[in-house]
Amino acid sequence: MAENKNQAIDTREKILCAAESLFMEHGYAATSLRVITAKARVNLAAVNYHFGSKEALIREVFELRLGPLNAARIAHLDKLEAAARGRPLAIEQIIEAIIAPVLHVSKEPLARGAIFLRLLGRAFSDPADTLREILPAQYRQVVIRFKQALTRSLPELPDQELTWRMHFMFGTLSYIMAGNDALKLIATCNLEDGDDAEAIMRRLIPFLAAGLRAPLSALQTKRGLPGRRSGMKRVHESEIGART
Amino acid sequence: MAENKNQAIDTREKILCAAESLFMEHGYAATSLRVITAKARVNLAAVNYHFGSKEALIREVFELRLGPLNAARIAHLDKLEAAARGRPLAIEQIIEAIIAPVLHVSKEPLARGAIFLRLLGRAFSDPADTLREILPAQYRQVVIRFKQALTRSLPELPDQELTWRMHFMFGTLSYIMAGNDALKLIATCNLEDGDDAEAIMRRLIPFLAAGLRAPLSALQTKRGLPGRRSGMKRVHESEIGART
DNA sequence: CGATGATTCAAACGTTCGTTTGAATCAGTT
DNA sequence: AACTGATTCAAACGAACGTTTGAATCATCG
Repeated sequence: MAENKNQAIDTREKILCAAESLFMEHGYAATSLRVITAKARVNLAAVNYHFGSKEALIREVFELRLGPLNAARIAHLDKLEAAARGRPLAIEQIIEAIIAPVLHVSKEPLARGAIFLRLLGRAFSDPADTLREILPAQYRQVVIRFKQALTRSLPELPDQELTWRMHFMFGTLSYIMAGNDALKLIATCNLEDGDDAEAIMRRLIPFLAAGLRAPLSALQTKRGLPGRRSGMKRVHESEIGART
Repeated sequence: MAENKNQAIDTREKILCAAESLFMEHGYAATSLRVITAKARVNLAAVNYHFGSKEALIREVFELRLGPLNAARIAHLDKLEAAARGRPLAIEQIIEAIIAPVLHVSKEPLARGAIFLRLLGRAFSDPADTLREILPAQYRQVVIRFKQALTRSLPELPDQELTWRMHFMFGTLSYIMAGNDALKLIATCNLEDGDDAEAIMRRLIPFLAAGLRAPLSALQTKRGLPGRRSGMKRVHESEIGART
């Protein structure tokens, strides 16, 4: 029954590809089906025919690519832990299990992968309701799995502190993946040479590893609550909290 | 010449307030003037009358609030450096000069400040062209000024490396300010207690300071270029680069 | 009070949006 | 060649968009 799917699949692919780069460029809400289908060189009605709706299209874009990416992360971590035979992993190894699959994606032909990664990075700050359903579902397992690994490697770190530091880590990663042009402003100096995805990630790993390993400030070792100054020694004198 | 501006200013204020929280909630493109004016309880035409266009409205939202915020950051840093009388500042002090003004804003009445901060955090990943003009202009001086300070406190760090680490730092901060609900998924554990803006920032400072101070990997100490493995010792054995 | 200029308002403008429709086209089977 | 089901297409749908308009309303001052 109908092996003429060749064209249909082509059409689907063309739409997905065009949508990916346009969503990345202008965001979900600001990208119309008309420009998507124009860029893909297919009929306007093709999106609703093949995907059902604009929302289902963006959902498919993410699920098709994010699923394998996160699966690869977990697989990478599994392999590392099997090799370690029970010993805790180095922080750098754990971070690499998160980042290496990203680099793999970034090397897809025609910059398709790089485009998706920027889209993904931005998606974490996109307020579109659709995305706020998709992302947590796709990331839940990854977060649980990596938190286990980090807990074993940082046993002295309180659970809440680790949760926040993971939050910081994923935040940095998502922001860097978004490849924010707006903050190319930081490039007061020239960033000309080998600053491709791989070089950036190699810079990122020591940064994140050091952050995860950071000593607790005196405030955090004993009490969770801020406020009320005492004579306790602190890592640094802070203006923060002065107005409490 | 017309001192009946009382009502006009009220209307402007009401629009700005409504726009701020709606842009934060749904993004720029997905927020219509009709819902803004409905929430502000003013006439639809009031936006074009008082601001000229939707684009001018969002521009005003940012310039009115981001200008003072960044000015406070620079002023804070100036004060610290004056007190230090030529000695380099501690990394933590410099980070605090960035963060303390944010906390100040976060304490504005009726959560107005907190709403703006989330809007600001998201703006860095918003692809709207308007924002891509506004933000770099607003941040340029801050970046230059803080980079100077960090260079003095981290003299051994290559300029490019510092640029990237500042990028990471601003990325983390913007992501955390965006207060991403989507990544509340990370909260596998409960984050119930004192996790207000102040507590979060106090957790963030040691994380960022450690990241900025992180040792260079062996790869970065000598050569800027990635690729080709040599016998050099490295901070950690990496799967990244294995496919180079 | 009547004139003046700033502000509000309801209504409409033209455009663009996501989606639907029904006929035309295509590939594969009988 | 005729039929079938999948796919494409041009056209249109109603809804929502940002913006404009011109009259109504308001506060202020001569």
